[in-house]
Amino acid sequence: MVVTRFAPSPTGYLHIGGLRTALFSYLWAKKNGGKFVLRIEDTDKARNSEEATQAILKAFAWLGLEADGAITYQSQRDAIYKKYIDQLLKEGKAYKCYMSKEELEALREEQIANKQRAKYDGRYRDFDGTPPAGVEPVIRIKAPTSGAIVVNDGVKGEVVFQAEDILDDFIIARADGSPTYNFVVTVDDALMGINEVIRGDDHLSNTPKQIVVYEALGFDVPKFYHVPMIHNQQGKKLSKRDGATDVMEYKAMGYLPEAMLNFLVRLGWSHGVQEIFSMQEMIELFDPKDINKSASIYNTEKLDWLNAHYIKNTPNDQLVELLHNFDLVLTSHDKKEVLLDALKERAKTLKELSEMAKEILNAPNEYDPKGVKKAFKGDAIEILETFKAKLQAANNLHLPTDYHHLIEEVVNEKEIGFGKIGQPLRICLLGKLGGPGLDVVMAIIGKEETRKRIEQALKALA
RNA sequence: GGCCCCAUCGUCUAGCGGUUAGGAUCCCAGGUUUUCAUCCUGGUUACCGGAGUUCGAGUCUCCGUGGGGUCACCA
Repeated sequence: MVVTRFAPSPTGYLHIGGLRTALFSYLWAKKNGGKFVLRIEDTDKARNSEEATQAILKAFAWLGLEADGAITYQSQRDAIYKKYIDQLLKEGKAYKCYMSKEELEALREEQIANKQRAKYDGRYRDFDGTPPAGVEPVIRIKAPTSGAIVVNDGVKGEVVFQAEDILDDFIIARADGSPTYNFVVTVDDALMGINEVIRGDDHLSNTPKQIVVYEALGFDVPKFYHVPMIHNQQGKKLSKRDGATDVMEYKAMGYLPEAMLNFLVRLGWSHGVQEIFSMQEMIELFDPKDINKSASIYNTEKLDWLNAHYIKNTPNDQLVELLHNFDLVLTSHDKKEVLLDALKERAKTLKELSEMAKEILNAPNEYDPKGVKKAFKGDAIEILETFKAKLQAANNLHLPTDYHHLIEEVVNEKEIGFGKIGQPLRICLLGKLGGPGLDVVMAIIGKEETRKRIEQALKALA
């Protein structure tokens, strides 16, 4: 069974890049009928917070991603890590190093001065004398000093590291006894049964160290997939400074989770020429072998397009619900269907949709000067008066077609084009040019409101 | 700097030795529309450079250049 994981450290919100690797992991597990598990890497007490964990869970919930089984918290697993450290110590695969931080620093500086790689020199590797007083030892693992470590990566292919280039006896437990990252990641992944690791390729250079731990502990090495980074416009790793990188910001801006997921799945992954993927299709079609090898630049143009697409395809009753978050309550509005049908075609976000709806629902409190100048030429006012008279005389105005007939009558009688009446009427009703069909607008606001807006505009512009 | 990864339109990408190098987005033009948007049609734009292998290279090899990642008693 395929078991994948997402293992964030809760230092803040769920990041776009994190979400993408989480999504890939989720899809791959689901496709294989496996499990996708969540592990919170909260060992750095200074930087982690419970709120951050909740924020991540909230984002997952919004997107409909759900982890299988209980969430693992590293902070609760000290005893487990200690057990495996003791085991390595006992087996002679790890040892206590009494070198002080100062000594280590001095060694490092000397090596750098000699243009050598900064590297622990292994001085306590085979030490069996009397330890120096007053130094709490760290635990170091015995890493190979020669030979190659090969990572058989599902995205990058075979990546070979020379042990002498990159390895030294790295620390697996600090002086205070707490285990370090590469050690706990390995122990947890192994114990949790993770056999396919999909993560950012910034972890690729950690992988040999983790392999050293896997082998020392006698665990199976999982299959790794190192997914290329998402870069900002400057081509650097995406960070908080690059605008919206918090997934939940997109919810606030009026993006749909389907659009977000579809957008992210296509960043670094593709399936032929297909652009639109439902969750079901993603699960069916996703395969990490189709992940691109090169980094991509974060650019949300396509997200807007996708979002517009998904808004168009969202049923109106669902839109009504979603729009509650954008200060628009249409629940009991009798023309909500007409309104939403007209607006969902032209909104890129829910926020935009809400704003456009309000522009129709509320009478304009100003008139776009450029629009006025363009529309109020010739006998515009006379035409509007004629229309108003017809409006007042008419009965049974309900549907857009009812209003359309009304406009038609004026057009026919006066022998003018639709634009002659449409443009000035638009100014009256909406305060500007552009927007949905006028028949639709009038059907939404009704006869009385239409009349009022025409009068109001005539008074203001005459 | 050492090590590692990467390199096709502005952006996301297809391509897996033989294609007029395809799609999407963006942008532009035309059509539809009383207007705007949607929608439809069309258009501009790309194989980082150099050697080699081959009858033939975007595709394979090497070198260069460029970009990125990583080098902690952080995760």
